[in-house]
Amino acid sequence: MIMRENEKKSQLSIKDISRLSGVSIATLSRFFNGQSVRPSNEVIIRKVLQETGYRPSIAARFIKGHNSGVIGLIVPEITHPFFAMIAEGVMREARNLGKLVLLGSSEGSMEIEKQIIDRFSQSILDGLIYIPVAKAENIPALKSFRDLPLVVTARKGIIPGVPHVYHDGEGGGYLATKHLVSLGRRRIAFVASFWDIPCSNTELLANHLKPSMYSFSSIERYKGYLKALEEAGIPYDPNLVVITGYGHKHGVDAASVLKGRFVDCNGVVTMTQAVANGFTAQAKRLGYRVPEDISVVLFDTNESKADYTFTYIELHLIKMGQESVRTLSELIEGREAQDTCLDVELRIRETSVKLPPETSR
Amino acid sequence: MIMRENEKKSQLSIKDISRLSGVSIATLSRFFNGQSVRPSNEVIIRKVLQETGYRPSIAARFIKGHNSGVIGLIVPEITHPFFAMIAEGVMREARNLGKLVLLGSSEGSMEIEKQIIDRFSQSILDGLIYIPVAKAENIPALKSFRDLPLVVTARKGIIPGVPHVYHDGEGGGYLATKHLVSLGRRRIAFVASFWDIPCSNTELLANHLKPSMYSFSSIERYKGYLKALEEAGIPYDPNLVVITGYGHKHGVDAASVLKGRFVDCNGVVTMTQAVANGFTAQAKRLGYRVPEDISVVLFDTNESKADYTFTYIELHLIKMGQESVRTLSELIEGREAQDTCLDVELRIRETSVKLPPETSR
DNA sequence: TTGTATGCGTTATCAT
DNA sequence: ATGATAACGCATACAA
Repeated sequence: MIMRENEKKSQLSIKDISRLSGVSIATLSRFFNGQSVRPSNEVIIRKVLQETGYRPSIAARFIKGHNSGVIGLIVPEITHPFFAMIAEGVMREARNLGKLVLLGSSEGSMEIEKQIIDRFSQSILDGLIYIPVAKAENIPALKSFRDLPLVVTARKGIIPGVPHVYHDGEGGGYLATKHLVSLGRRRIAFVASFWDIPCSNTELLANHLKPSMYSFSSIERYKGYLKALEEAGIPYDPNLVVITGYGHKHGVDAASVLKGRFVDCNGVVTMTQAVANGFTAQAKRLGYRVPEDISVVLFDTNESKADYTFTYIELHLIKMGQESVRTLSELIEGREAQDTCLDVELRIRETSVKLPPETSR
Repeated sequence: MIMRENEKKSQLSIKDISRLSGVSIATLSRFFNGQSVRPSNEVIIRKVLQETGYRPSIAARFIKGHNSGVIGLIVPEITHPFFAMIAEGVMREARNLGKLVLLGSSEGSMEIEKQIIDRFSQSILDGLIYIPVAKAENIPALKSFRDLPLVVTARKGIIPGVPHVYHDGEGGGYLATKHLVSLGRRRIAFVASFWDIPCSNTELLANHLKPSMYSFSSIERYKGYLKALEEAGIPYDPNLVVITGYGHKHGVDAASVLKGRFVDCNGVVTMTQAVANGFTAQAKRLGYRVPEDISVVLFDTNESKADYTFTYIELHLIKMGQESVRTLSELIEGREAQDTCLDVELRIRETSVKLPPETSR
C-alpha cells in the first residue's frame, strides 16, 4: 500500500557549496567554525546556505577529532518516572547547548548495561552520563568507557575520580524526620526501599556506614533520619525500621509489618509515592487515621503535577539532569569538574498534621 | 613489545590492526563486513581483535554512505508514561537489532519539535520514528526530514505516504462500551480528552468524521462508542459526552459536569488513568457508589504493574515501539512498509460490575 | 584572508 | 583471496 524507495541520500557536501558559491572549501570550513571571512564572501555563503539548507556532516567532523555534539545517557529504566525526569532534564540542557542525546536503557540488567556501554563507546559520543543499576560494587567493564568523559548521576561515590551528581539524601531524611518531630510526633517509622535487600532492620544501624552500603539512596536518608532523632533526643528503635522494595505492595506490607510488631507509630517516612500510597491504604484498613494518627512524608519529584496531597521531600530531578549535562560539558571541554549535591526541599501538604492532644502519649 | 595505548585518546584505527596483524587493511575491512578471508588470517585477526578490543569507527563508515545504525525517536514528552512505554519498546527492539537510539523530546512545543527535527536530519541518522505533538494539521517542516526513512507512531493518518503505527482506537471504544452494555448498563458516558478542545459536546457527533478530527485518539474511540451504542439499540445522548483534558482534575470536572446536567449515568469510559481517578473520586464525593452505581472503564497500558483495580482497555505500547522499529528497519533496508494497527484488549478488574437490579430503570 | 594539499578511518575498485 | 589506492566530507598546515 505505502511504498517508499530508498532514494539516494542526496546529502550535499562542502564541495557542492564550494562549486555553487565559488568560494573554496577551506574558507567555507573556516566560516562554519566561526573564523572570520571576507564580508563579500560571507554574503554569498549565507545566500547559498539559505538556498540549499546545507549542514556540515557530523560524522566527517567527528573523524577529524572534533566533537560530535552527541552525548550518551544510560538509565536503568526509562519508564520509571524517576529516571524519566532526569532524562527530561538532560535533554532540555542538551538542547540548550546544541547537543543531541543518545539514550540507552539497561532494563535493570547489568548484562544489558555492559552491552550498551560497549556499543556506546564504539559510537560517536563526546561523553556519557551514566546512571548505574543499583548495585554499587562490580561496575561493569570500566575499561569499556575507553577515555570517554564520564559523569555518574543519581548515585554517590560509585566510580573514583569521576564527577557524581546526586541530591542531598541525608538532608532530605533529616528534613522529613524533623518535620514530623515538629508536629509533636516521636514514634517515627522509616520505610527503606531497596532493589536488593542488603540486611535486616535490626542490622541496619550496625551496617549503615559500611562501604558496601555507600551508594544506596535509602541509606543516605536513613542517616538524616538518625540525625534528626538524635537531635530531638528520641531513642532509636529498630522495630520502627522496615526494609522493603519500591512498589505499592511493599508499602502495604510495611504497614502490616509494623502492626505485626505491635509497635505504635504516629509518623512514617517512605522513599516513594507508590510505597506511601500502599502504606496509607493499608494503615487506613487497619483502623488508623491518616494524617491524624499517622502522618506520612515521602520523597518525590513534583514537576507541574496537580492534585498532590502528600507531604513530601522534593527532589529536583530535572535540575539533576541539567546539572549532569553541564558537568559533562566541562569535562568535554577539557576542564575539571567535581561532584554536585543538589538541595532538597520540604513541601508540606495534607498528609502531615500536628498530633492531636488526645492521642498524645 | 611496547604498549603505549593507555596514553591519550588512542582510538586505534584499522591501520593499527593492519600493522599489528600483518594483514592488509582491505582484508580487514572485508573481514569486518562478513566476507570470507583465509582461515589462517582469520585466526590472526581474531587474536589481535581480542587483545586490542578494536571496533571500526561508525563515523567513518557512515561517511562512505553506509548505515550508522542510529535511529531517531521524537516524543512530545519523555516523562509521560504513555510515551515512555513506547520509548522503552523502541529501545528494546533497537537493541535486538544492534541499533542505537537518538532521543528528542519536543516538550509539547511545535517549535522545539521543528528544531529537533532540524538537528536530527543533520545528524547521522538512518531513519526516524516520529510521534508528533497532538495537532494534526501543520506538521512542521516536512522538508526538514530530507530523504530520511520515516515512521509515524501513536497517531493515524498524519503524513501521507508514510507508514503509521497505532492501536485500534475504534475497537477499544467499542470493546469498552460493549462491556458496560453487557453489564446491563445503558446510560454510558464518554469522557473525551484533548490537548486542545476542538468543539463542544453537542457538536461532536456532527464533526467527528471531519478530516481535521482524524488524528485525535479520542475521536477514534468515540467512533467505537457510537458503534456499540447503535448495536445495542441505545439512543445517543450528547449530554452523556464530556469534552475535557488529560489530567486528574479534568476527571473531577467531568463528574461534576455530568451531575450539573442532571443526566443519570451508570457507566463511563475515560481516556486515561488520571481522568478515571479524578472522575471516580468526585463521583464518590457526589454520593455515587463505584462500581455499583457507576462502572468505570479506561484506556491504559499495564506492563507488569501490580495493584491495578480499574477495568481497562489495554494498549500494547511497548509492542508499539517495537513494531515501529521493525517498520523503520524495513524502510532503511529499502523495502516497502505499510501501516500497522495493533490490537487492544479488555481487562476486567474491579471497577465494572453487573448493574444491581434495584437500581435498574 | 584565501586556496592547495594532505590526512582522518573506512569502504570500494581494481589489478594481482 | 589479497593488497595498493582512490574515494568519502571535512579540518588544517602551509604557501600565497
